[in-house]
Amino acid sequence: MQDGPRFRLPEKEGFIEQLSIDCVIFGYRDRSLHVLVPKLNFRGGLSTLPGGFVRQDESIDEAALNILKGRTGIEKIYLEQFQVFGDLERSTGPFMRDIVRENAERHGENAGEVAWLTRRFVSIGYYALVNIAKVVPVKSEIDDSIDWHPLEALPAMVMDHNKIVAEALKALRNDLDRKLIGFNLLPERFTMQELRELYETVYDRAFTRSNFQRRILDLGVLERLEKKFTGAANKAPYLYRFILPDQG
Amino acid sequence: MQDGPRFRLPEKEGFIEQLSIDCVIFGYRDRSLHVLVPKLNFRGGLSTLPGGFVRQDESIDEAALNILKGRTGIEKIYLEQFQVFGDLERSTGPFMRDIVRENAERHGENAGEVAWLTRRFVSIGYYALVNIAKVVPVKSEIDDSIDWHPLEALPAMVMDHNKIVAEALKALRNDLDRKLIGFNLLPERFTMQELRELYETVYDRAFTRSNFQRRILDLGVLERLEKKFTGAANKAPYLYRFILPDQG
DNA sequence: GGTTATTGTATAAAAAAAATACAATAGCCA
DNA sequence: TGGCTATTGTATTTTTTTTATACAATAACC
Repeated sequence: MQDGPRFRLPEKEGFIEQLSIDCVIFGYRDRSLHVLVPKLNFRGGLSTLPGGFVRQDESIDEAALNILKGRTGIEKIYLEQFQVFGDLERSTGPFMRDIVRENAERHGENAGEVAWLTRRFVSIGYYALVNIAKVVPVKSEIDDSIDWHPLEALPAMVMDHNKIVAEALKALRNDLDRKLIGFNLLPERFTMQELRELYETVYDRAFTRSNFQRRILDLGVLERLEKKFTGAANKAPYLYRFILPDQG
Repeated sequence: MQDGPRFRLPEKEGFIEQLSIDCVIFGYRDRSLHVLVPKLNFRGGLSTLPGGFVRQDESIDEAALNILKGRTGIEKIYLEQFQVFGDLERSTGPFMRDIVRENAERHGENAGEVAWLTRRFVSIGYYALVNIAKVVPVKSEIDDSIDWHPLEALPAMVMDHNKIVAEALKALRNDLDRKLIGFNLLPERFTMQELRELYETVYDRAFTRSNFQRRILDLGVLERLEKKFTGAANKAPYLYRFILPDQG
């Protein structure tokens, strides 16, 4: 039998019981989408979405940001709430029961205090889209590792986490230009080609270059800046940036 | 000082704590939208959305249906989950505290058992659209009355319930033809004019008759039945019904 | 059987989207 | 320096979709 978890489970004081948050962090680089998946330090590793619990003194949006920061090191990004997962069977499997039992063996003193984790949980899903090159995930003390996995080759995750990712992707595609999710993602100044490649990756289809440019510019949310030096033997592309809406 | 509540508050055993569900039931009749609002039996009446709590042995979708049935008598309809409301301040006002205090004065014996209700709650919003003529709301024992209120003239409700209605309306408009929310609403067999009047009411705008008919028929979800006898001195309209998707 | 109001559908006009064409240009190289 | 090439930005053409308008069908009345 392998080691039990080397981390301490949280005690219930200060948290809302039976309510959790799971974050689907889509990472973009080189025309492909990845999902950030920590591996719990437990029995050689269990893949889970970065999730956690809601403190009594924070809103659910704040909780999502705090959970994300604590579990991945990522902060100051826009997270979008997309769906609640509340089936009965979703969290009644052996997953948390085993963790709690082995945690109790190792850290006997707080055994009774962590039994709350074996109960049924309702989980609120949040997603974000970030630039892999701009973000450095840092594993938390409860995880062994944290890695980007290609969307098409995700590991089997605990409970219904693979389903949560599938629903998050639907929501992302639904929201991409309506909610300007790209804000998190691109460098402050980017070319039209970089933006188009992002769209093509998220929707997994091609967009005609000329029409894409017109459609995006017609949204009226981009400001044209100076030209970008590429060194290539051809016309230099302009840089653009998002015009942030007035804070009125 | 008026009477305290004449009902017994639920004790926490069997429920998920700090998690609630609120239902926005849109009612349609005579080209206008209403919202079903029960009035709590408390201090002469407090308007609230029909809401309640999630039992340990039911999914959140089942909970929404059970809450709706218990609070309004309405059953067997399609409820759509649309958003979670989890701001810190949303449920920290005097609303529940007052109810619990006066409940304790009246029914002293279970006073300690209902303190859970004064805590901060996170609430999952569900909405539905029903035909006022086909549904008979029945007030529950915790309410004094239950009434349809025109969408444009809703009473001030407790906590953030007016905001929840506003968000539900956005979701309804977003989903109406994508999710065929009309299923709950229309009689089994209906005319194209009845369907169009519904759309015009929900979106609060006119649709050109001929174009509406083509657009809806092109969706491929309606089956044409026999003509309807109207008695009017003009061409009789066909009846249509929704083709239910295969249950495979 | 003519009249009237309304329905179902066809056609025309307008708008939007997609495909294509073409001019501008940054650096290379003769 | 001036042609060459690859890529960008935009204009134009083509197609599709949406909207507006026209018109034939018809149920009950007189």
